[in-house]
Amino acid sequence: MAHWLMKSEPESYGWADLVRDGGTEWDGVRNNAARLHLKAMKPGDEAFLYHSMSDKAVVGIMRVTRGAEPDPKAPDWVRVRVEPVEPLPRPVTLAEIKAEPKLGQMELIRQSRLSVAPVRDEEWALIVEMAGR
DNA sequence: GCCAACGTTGGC
DNA sequence: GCCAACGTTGGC
Repeated sequence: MAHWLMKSEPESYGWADLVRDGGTEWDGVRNNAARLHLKAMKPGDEAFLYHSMSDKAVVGIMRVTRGAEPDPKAPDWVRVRVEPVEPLPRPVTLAEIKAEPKLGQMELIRQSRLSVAPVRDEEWALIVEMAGR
């Protein structure tokens, strides 16, 4: 099972919206590298939800419940379905991630504008631990 | 095919 | 509000 990180501005669509909806179609990605990551997602994969801009923190864990399919509104692009699993007991901020040397290789750091990024297993485990779970 | 100009994302 | 990092567009 692979792990991912997906960004959203909380004012636009945040963890609370995801929980309210019980899941969502993750569409609107218009970046080729991010599209490749979406295409690589499989049902059962888990993804962090990262609140960009105002929050700058990983706030929760989502599960991919359907792999990539063409976006009906933009067939050249794809969407996946994600559903909330659980919020992190404590958000892990970008500042904390940057301060942890073991997380320096994360795509989140290396390419800050990438909205859908892979997360290595050991990075996933460490962030979950930092969240106090 | 190159590259300048421009637009967007997102951290600071 | 500013700017760095990227991506895209369009003139040549």
